[in-house]
Amino acid sequence: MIAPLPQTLVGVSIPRLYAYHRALHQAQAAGEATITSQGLAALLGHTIASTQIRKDLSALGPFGRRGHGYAIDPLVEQLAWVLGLEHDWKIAIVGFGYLGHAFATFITAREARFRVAAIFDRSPSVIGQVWQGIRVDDIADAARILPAAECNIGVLAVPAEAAQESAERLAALGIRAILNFAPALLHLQVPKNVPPIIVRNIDLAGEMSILTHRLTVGPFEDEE
Amino acid sequence: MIAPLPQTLVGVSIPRLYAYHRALHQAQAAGEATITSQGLAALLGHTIASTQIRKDLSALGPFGRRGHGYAIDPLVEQLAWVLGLEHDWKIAIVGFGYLGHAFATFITAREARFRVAAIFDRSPSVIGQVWQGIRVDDIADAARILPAAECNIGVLAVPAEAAQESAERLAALGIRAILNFAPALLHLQVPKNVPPIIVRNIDLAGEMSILTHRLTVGPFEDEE
DNA sequence: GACTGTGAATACCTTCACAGCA
DNA sequence: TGCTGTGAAGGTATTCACAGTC
Repeated sequence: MIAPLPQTLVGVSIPRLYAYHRALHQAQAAGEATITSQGLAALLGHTIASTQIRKDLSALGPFGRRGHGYAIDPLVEQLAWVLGLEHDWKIAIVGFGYLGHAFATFITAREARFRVAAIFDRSPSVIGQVWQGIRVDDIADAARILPAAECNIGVLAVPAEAAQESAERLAALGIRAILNFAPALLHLQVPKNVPPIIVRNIDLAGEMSILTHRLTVGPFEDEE
Repeated sequence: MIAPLPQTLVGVSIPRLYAYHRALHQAQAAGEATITSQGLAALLGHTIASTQIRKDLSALGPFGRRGHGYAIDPLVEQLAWVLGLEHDWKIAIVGFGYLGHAFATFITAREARFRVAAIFDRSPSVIGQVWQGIRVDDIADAARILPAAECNIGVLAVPAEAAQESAERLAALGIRAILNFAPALLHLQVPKNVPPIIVRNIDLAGEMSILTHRLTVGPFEDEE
């Protein structure tokens, strides 16, 4: 409720805020009422410097008290608001192979705020399947079905060659955010809407290549 | 074969190199023999500036010829070597729920260089299942089974609370690289081995939070 | 005294501008 | 002329150092 618009959040790393929220939520559950930037850094295994934490938190508003630390409750509330944890979100899954199926199961089990409201595929053997009461529809019928489902977020778990087309289709039908598992050449290209469509790419094969790169050339540097 | 050690690859983004490899591989298949940094940028949908490409490629060795461009074949070969695409890699999957199962299916189908050599879980209902000829073993038996499997890479698809313990177990048994799907507080902590253990974290819920953050606070800035 | 908040310094990565070469 | 290779400039994110406040 206390959400005095964080005027500018530029330069603040959202994954870090998400980590703060998780850690603070734990501390909250453990009965803590207040925490210092040092204490939070310790909770995070000192993977983030306390200075960094203070910079990030100060950008959210005046939650700290000098000499004391941060009151956890309002901070958790503010983080939840900033991260969009307070709303419920409807997801459209596009591509219901192993990956799409696993993602749908994973995310709905993990966070109640996410609900799958539509599932699409192009394969006749998959279309018509029912998952948790939701029928898998033909992607070709998306224009008819998707608007009624009122999805906010699209998840692309389709083969690489279908990704670009699927993204454009979703964009045209009003989806405003896309989580893409398909290896686009580098990033998925989406139409320059106003407001812009938000895309996050998760490239599993690419991540594996980072590992095999490091295993091959050897980790020369010190790095944590 | 032509692999004159790229002395220092610091500052070069591996995901970018991986994108170059994919794009060049396509160009190669299309019969192209040579390409300019401009041409490569175009293949990548101009998501990367040609200057950036030249900087990256020049770090790999003297592959360019001024006035002409880059010969594709040796470049692809060098990229493949740097990215570790030329070896085969054995993977141990830890946690064989939806996610672990989907990942195993996905990565082995997508790239032949990856082979699943061991699968572990802790749930009696999963242990004993067989996937593509591989038996799911009890994680408690890892010390007996894992060394014989000679895995290079461990994939953690376990619940959050089991991630840290599993990572340490893998590390102790000689795994040198870990792909972690569990939401650690921020990053998984692994023992400071020599050589260090390489960890990549994929936080699906975190990625979704980035989307919901942006959908909530609104995408103020211009950003690409 | 303890801890936050923040300008300054630093490090890092990307883009620019152009010298070097075929 | 055409394109690579690279020092310099610019921008952004992190760390430092310390002033400000309870």
